[in-house]
Amino acid sequence: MSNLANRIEEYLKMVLQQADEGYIVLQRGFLANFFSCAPSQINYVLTTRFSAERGYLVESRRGGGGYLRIVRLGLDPEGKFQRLMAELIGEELSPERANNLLTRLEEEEIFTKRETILIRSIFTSKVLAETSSAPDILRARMMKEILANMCREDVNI
Amino acid sequence: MSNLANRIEEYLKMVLQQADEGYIVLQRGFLANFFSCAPSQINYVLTTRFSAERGYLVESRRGGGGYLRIVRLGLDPEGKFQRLMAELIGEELSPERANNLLTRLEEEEIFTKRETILIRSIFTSKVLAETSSAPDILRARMMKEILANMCREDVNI
DNA sequence: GACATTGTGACCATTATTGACCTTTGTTAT
DNA sequence: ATAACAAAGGTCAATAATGGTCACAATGTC
Repeated sequence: MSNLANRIEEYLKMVLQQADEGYIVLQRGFLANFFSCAPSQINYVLTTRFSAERGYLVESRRGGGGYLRIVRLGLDPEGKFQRLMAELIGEELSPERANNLLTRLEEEEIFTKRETILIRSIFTSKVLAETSSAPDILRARMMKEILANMCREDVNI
Repeated sequence: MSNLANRIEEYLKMVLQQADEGYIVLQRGFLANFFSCAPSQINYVLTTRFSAERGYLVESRRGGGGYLRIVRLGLDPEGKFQRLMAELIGEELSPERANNLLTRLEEEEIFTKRETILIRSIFTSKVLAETSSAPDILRARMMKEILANMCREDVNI
């Protein structure tokens, strides 16, 4: 399980941890060199591991003095949570996107580890695919339903 | 009675014995090579010997850095889970029965309050009825999937 | 011989890695 | 100014590295 992509991911998250502004700025070339890999490998890691679903934003700039900026997006407490989630989920939710989302919700401590395992066990099993003709839609609706019922004052973690 | 499947089974259980996290992670290719057999033979062993009914859970990932993770399920004291799972095989689970079951499991502290709310929010919502042609069967299978996963030794309540 | 279990191989699906080629931005020589 | 060049980052398709499925062959069991 310790492939390059995972190691780069870990490294970036480690650096991000220690950054107190909530973001880091670095160069693709430096990273590629550091990990002795193709520069495009960095893009692969960014798109697969630092997506919006997982709670990250990546900005970049080309040319001389170019850079990558990786921003960790917190879930704001201003009550926009439900809307943000609804937007992120949409009408359909593939197993992969669901996974990303759950990874983030666990990291943000919206759900416990057990709860994410519980949800994943339903979402990723063959059960849905075998029983439903539109598993992605079902998944999206269930996820929204869960969030609506769990993120209330009377249901504390 | 020492055929290949049995030897692979024994080997895996032996390794699993010594793992104190309650699970092991390894590669299918490695195993197939180790036992000089077709890779698909490993899948055969996993499905016939490491099913949820027998107290195991298998997760996997494809692609570079792919792996198999075999999780040992702890047996709860009175084998409640096992009996429940057996009951739910090929069964249907109406909203009412699901409700009663969840109330009981919460009282017995198998699930937390939040967890039952979570499960109920999926089971009792209109989502299932609207999207599936056989909601009771779907409910039963989901419940079974959940129960199996909640026995994982690496996830404490 | 009939039936169940085990074993294999061909083909498929998913994830990771690389390299060739492209775009944008900055610097320098004229 | 501007043309050339240097110094970034971006895209995409090919390939490699995994694991999954399924039909069928081989072997056991009664």
